[in-house]
Amino acid sequence: MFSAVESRRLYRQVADQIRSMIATGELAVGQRLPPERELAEKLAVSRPTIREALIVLEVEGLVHIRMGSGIYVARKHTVQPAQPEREPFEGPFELLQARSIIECAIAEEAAQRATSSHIAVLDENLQQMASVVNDTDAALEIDRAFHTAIAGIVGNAALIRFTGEIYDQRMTPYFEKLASHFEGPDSWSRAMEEHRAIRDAIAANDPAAAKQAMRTHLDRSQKRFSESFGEELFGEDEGGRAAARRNAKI
Amino acid sequence: MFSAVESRRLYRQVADQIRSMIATGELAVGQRLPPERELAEKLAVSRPTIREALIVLEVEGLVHIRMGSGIYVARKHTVQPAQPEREPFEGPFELLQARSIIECAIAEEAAQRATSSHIAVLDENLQQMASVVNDTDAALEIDRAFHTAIAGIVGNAALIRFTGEIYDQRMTPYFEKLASHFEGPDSWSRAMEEHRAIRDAIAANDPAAAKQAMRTHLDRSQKRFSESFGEELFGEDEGGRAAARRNAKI
DNA sequence: ATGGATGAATTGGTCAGGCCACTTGGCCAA
DNA sequence: TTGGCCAAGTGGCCTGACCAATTCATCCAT
Repeated sequence: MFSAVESRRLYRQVADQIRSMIATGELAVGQRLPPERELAEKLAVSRPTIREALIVLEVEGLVHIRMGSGIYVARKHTVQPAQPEREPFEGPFELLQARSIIECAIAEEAAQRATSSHIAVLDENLQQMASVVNDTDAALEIDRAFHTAIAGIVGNAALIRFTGEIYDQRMTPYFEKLASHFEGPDSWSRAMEEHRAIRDAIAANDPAAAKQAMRTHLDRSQKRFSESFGEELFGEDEGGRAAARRNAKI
Repeated sequence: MFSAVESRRLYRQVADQIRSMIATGELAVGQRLPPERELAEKLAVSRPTIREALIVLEVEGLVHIRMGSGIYVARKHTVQPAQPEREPFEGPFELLQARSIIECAIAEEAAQRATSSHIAVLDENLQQMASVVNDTDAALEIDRAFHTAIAGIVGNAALIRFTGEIYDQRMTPYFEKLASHFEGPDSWSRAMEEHRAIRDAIAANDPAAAKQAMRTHLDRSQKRFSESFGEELFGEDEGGRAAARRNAKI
């Protein structure tokens, strides 16, 4: 019937096997793997198959292949399953708290460096936002642009990238559904006013005020978020729980 | 000599070539690529090389390989052109500046929340560092752990993850080579002393001092890096570095 | 002895050719 | 028309070999 399992290709199986060895720590970071020929013999497959599997792992960043030298387990600290109870899930509150800490610092820094051309970018963004408060999709884009634009004032590409990446992480399919319940013309208008306050503080080259305005903005975002459905769906503070566990661990 | 970069492997070049054909639309979405044997003939390489290149593209999600049928351009790449010239390669100085802004804010926050158990974690880390100043690989691990531990004091999983991810981004093969020239027992000892100053400020629940200590630490890291940076190897041609970049990207 | 050059062993990179399993589409028979 | 069947096309995998880069122990000159 539904044999269901598409017969996985051999090199995929080999890649999975090596991957799990790395995940469990059986192969330590920096350690050299056995030569391709030896791996082929041990796993009873041909060398081309081993090579294909290793190329998969290299593209994934798990191993580092050095010609003539060997294959080494790369430093990759994505998700360490060291935690018995898995909690790879960060709630919206936790993300907003992280954004608050990081983006406040960025706003503070931006206020010290902003020039008139930077402010012009923010003003244009505010205008755009005013025209799309009824279109949540468009508003999200512009909201994102506002936050990355502030990072852009600092003039550091890495910072811009981080800001964008953090922002994008709220967009899990899960939260997207939830967010659609509270994002509307009203909430976007209020967000825009908070954006304006941030813009003004940065334009005034007032770091402390910029930091405070950004904090207010993100705090209120969280409040808007939690008021709408946080209570009905999560009875408790999700972020706090995960946080407590983390503290004990690290 | 310092070839600086691994000479690009053939299957990588083939993958790049096909990738660019997809990017430019020369190969339309959904279109079937020529058979492996034909590609091998046209590109004047062997079929295993073609296969390896195609596996790279498959892992990247650009093509979809269907056994017995053919190789098809995946739909996914439609979202890709949003960032056509993605070369998010940021230099070590840019990354360190970003870390400075972000981690200073985290240290500030951590100083407000640290308890004795948090400090115990930092102390243990310092002890570990003292015992491995001669082992750069181990020292890197512990250095990383110190910075994520500070994020851990805040009790926010997202923050811990970001801190780790930013840290890991210096570990491209390119920087690794450069860093190996300046990381030694001496530099690790000095880093450890700076860590201790951060620990003390956090233990004293002094946010301003913690922020300052973290900034000093990262500034000096940058200084250590840049000093040996200039002396050692900077004579590489730009083309080679760009190639290394592209390689390291994945 | 010390330090640099050298060559053999190791290891990844590539090639050639072949066989097998799966997919596909058309042919043929019911 | 419908159903199964078959053969060509295609990817999956293997064997065996040679090339190129790296590594390391050895040897020679200082």
